[in-house]
Amino acid sequence: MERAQKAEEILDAAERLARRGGYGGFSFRDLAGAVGIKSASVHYHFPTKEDLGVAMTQRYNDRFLDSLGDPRDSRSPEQKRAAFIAGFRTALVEENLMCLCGVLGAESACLPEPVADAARAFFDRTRDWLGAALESDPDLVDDQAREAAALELVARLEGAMIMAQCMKDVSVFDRVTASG
Amino acid sequence: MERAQKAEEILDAAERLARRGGYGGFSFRDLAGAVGIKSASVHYHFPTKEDLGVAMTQRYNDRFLDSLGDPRDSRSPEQKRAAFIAGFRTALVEENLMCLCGVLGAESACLPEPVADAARAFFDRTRDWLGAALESDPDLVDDQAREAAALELVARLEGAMIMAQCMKDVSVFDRVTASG
DNA sequence: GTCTATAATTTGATAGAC
DNA sequence: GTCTATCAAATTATAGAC
Repeated sequence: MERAQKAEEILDAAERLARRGGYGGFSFRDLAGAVGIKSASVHYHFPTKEDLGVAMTQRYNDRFLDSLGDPRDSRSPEQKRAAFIAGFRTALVEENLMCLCGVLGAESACLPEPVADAARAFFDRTRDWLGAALESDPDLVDDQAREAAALELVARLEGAMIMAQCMKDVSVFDRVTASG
Repeated sequence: MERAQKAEEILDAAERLARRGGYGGFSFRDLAGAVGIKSASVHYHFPTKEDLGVAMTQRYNDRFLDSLGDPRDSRSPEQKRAAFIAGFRTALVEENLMCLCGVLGAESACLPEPVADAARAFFDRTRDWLGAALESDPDLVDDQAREAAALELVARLEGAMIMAQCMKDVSVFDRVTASG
């Protein structure tokens, strides 16, 4: 199911804006201006904002998970954990971009249900990825302990991003994640 | 400088809505309806939305910090840490309310500067409170280690709230914070 | 303090021509 | 696919009466 390239450009613009200002942080006119068309034309690609929000979030989730690689490959659990953290850190320091689903999650009570569902899927999937990645960690042989560690790491990273951006101090992210 | 009671009611309504949907999650009409006046009258109490946002956030910060008590009183560091965690948990499970500054922090890049500054002050103040509260922790005698532990706990709690709300599963908060 | 009335702008969305 | 034109609704905000 490949999407037209114009649709991808629209999602690029939407994601960039949403990762700073949330679901209400972008308008059809914003997106139209960013890709050089009129706002009415954006509706051709995505009939409603809800459609666009779902597509944007699912694409973000797929891309992020894909970038992590196979959680059961030959890397050590420390390497996988570091790769996971780096995925967030790079976006933060190089583009000043938050985790899309962290931002959406914060306002999920007021999002259209399908968009909130897509954001929830991000956390389900990242928890599962980390859970699998940590299977080879000798300190986390217990299933429940391993899932708790996975949840804890995701929560810590999401909070660290928010605080670092809000406090305008990237070192906050590093200090929070220093413990691994 | 005590505020008129009507102004307090307006801030109550704004805070409740903002803690679910962020700064864009409430309008002057919403607030007017909640307190039984017209939207134009809200401007009498708070000339602009930015004024209202700043007042709302500062009041939230003061109340939250106040509820924590003296960080250097006779309680044990474990008790203080537990009180800190409970402050977040109670709001989450009993009212389904997020931390106001967690939500604002997530969208801080798109907030009016004075509002973003007020949100930042929350993190400065909570970090300082926790830093002082943990002074009596024998495992955290080093200043830098203690501040790192404080930052880490705040980040973990903010992330835990967001994930718990988004995943519609309060137990996520408890599992993330179980490690103390 | 609160109201009515209204302004100026923005928003998501649709109809129909090309 | 993109455009023009337009809509209905919502938003923040102001002026002035009571």
